[in-house]
Amino acid sequence: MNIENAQVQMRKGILEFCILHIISRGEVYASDMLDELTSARMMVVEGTLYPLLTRLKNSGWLEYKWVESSSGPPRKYYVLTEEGKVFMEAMETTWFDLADSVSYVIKRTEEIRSKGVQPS
Amino acid sequence: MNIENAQVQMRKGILEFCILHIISRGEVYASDMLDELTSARMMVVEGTLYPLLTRLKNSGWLEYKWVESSSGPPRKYYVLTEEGKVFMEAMETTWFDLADSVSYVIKRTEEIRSKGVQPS
DNA sequence: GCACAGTACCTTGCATCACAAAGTACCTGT
DNA sequence: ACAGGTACTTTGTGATGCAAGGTACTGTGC
Repeated sequence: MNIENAQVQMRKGILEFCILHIISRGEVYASDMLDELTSARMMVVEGTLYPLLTRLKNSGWLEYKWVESSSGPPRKYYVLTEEGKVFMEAMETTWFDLADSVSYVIKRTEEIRSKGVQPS
Repeated sequence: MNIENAQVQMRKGILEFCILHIISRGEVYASDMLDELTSARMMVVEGTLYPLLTRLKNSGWLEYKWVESSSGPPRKYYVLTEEGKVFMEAMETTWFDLADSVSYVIKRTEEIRSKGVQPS
């Protein structure tokens, strides 16, 4: 695994969680999601986002409506379904559990390095 | 994606980072890594760990030596190579960048929910 | 010396997601 | 009618965590 690939691998599962979070704020279309991800310093392009949105829709977590735009083609606005909200909460728990585990591992390494205690 | 699968997907890339971290503390064999992951509440079995160790070895981040055991078969003790240390630091940066991005997304959602401001 | 339990390590096909990049379609302005 | 901008679509690829059955070594008891 080189570092670019590590970045790709680390995003698996987490990108979906972020998308669900962004949509949970209220109805939103794809371009705004991309802007918000850019603000979060998580570069994503449409070719990644649209298949993800399709997958989430197919799983029942999202639904969308077409809205005419005043300046271009019509847009799909997405919202979470009730199941989607439940699923997002479950993913949030999963995310925090994982982040806690990683924090624990990092902290333990720092303790071991700073105290010179025997590695476990 | 159901939630079990989400957990699997979220571990992609991150499990490797944790393993590198654990090995960075000093020479260690597989069973101790599993124990440390269990302490971190990250359940992993040998069928997952050994292929990962092999991949890391093949990428040049790890090396190992066989050590006789006083109570069972010989054991492979792993250490990071110099390249492995560099790679682990790069992965740590990647992890923190990703965690920061996720924190940002979560925080923004909470702000929007608590203030009732217009979703982006 | 052999059988068995415990321990250590190995293997391989599968499921799944992020990705890339080329594609189609609609709307507006000229 | 056409070009540019915007929105959405598609599909094969690469890579990792996983499961679960496998092999091999050591110590113990008979």
